[in-house]
Amino acid sequence: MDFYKGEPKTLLAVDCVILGFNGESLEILLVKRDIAPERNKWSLMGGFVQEDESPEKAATRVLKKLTGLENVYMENCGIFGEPGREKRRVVSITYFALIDTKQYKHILSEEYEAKWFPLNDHPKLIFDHEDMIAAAKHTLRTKAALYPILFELLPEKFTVPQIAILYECVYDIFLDKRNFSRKLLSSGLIIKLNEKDKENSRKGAFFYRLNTEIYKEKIMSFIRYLPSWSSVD
Amino acid sequence: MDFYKGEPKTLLAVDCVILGFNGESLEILLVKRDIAPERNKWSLMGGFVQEDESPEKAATRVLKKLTGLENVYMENCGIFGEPGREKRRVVSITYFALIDTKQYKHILSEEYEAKWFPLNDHPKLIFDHEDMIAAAKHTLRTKAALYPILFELLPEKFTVPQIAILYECVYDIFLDKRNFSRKLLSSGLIIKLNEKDKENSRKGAFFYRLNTEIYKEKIMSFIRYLPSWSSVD
DNA sequence: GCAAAAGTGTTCAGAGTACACCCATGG
DNA sequence: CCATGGGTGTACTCTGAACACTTTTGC
Repeated sequence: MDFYKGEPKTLLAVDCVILGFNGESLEILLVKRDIAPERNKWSLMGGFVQEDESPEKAATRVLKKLTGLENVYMENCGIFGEPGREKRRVVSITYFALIDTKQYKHILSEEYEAKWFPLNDHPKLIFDHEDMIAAAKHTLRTKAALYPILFELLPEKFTVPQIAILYECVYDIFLDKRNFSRKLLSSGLIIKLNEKDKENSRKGAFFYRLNTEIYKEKIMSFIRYLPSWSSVD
Repeated sequence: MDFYKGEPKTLLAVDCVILGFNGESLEILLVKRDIAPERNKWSLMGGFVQEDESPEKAATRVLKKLTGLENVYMENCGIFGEPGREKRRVVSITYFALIDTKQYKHILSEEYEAKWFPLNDHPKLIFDHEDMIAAAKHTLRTKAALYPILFELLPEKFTVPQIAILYECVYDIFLDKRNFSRKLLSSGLIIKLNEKDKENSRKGAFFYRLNTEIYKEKIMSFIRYLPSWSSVD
């Protein structure tokens, strides 16, 4: 009855690429390691998968421990298991999490030394954590091209110019806000509120909220099925 | 120096969803298990990650052991690690592989009892292997919507009608072959040969081969960056 | 009033779609 | 010579991109 005897067992870790959006640019949440090796250096938040949990659950637990947040959008974006990648044999499963920075700031657990950094200008990280971030960026871009997941980075009430800036950050492109606005509205994905955001402009932009019905529909199914090879950039 | 002492270690496995295309429909390669538990039942080909290899390398090794093939397109499509998913605690990393059935048939290792089944009509599988197949299908669809990876399923010489049928299978749709053909040709992705496939029609369709330059370019970079929410199906 | 950002209207090119029609071939 | 599938031509629709222009507000 002792199946698979003799097969090697491995330390299994999870690491979280925690991304936020401050209205202007993307940010990443890093922690100062409190254990050896590489103690006191900046790294992604991570932890080990326990006997009684799946890797996904481990990632959720780790994220909650750091931020206090639950029900956060999270997705696997890579597996790092080259034999020599840490001082000791560890296979790490990497997840990226999308969180609304505003919601986060008040809940942060004081147990860790954690800090937001600009995604494009953060301290050197330990091991292969830079590669993990690269993987997260890549997966985020791919996924967000097919599903409207970037809304996970925004507060409940948001404006169209905010989303446009977010897309500009993620894809490093320039968008015509006027056309973007029309396109987004015509999708039915967002609902206009009777309130304006007066903080970021004189005229003020209307707040919107997600149409969760349509959001769920679209987050589960493809936007387009077929490739357009001819329209390559 | 003995870092991470006390953290639990886990059995780490890989399972391969091996997909092929026979010209009419998608097929999956299954094996009859030769070890307990669930001996003699059909399952995905799998194996355990060894001390000196990454999960990816383990999957490559396992695939080669079964099919004799190397340099096969392979990609992670899920992680299955619920505590109760096998008789014993095992976290499985799942990969899907795209192979050209024709190339395979002559190389098959006789060591295993393996058989191709229609992807939509195969025997019940052990554990959560059905979920793994579902994950593979999903990842394949997502990926193939952005990158031309389906060519990995075709032989070196192929015809346009063949590709069209392949896309129809993967997405379960009907395509206008005439428009599909034009669109594909205009991409520059394939190169016409001076030879026709006379086996599948009277008139015969021209063979093409991949333009590997353009293929590599397109497989590495997005086809489209921005979503079109409005054109939802 | 003016500057600045939000948002609407309008135009135009080109991609996607539908389908008529021609081509090549084996029986 | 006709049935079959391969492939081209063509007309129409509609999206996406460009951009002039109007609206709203704070100073």
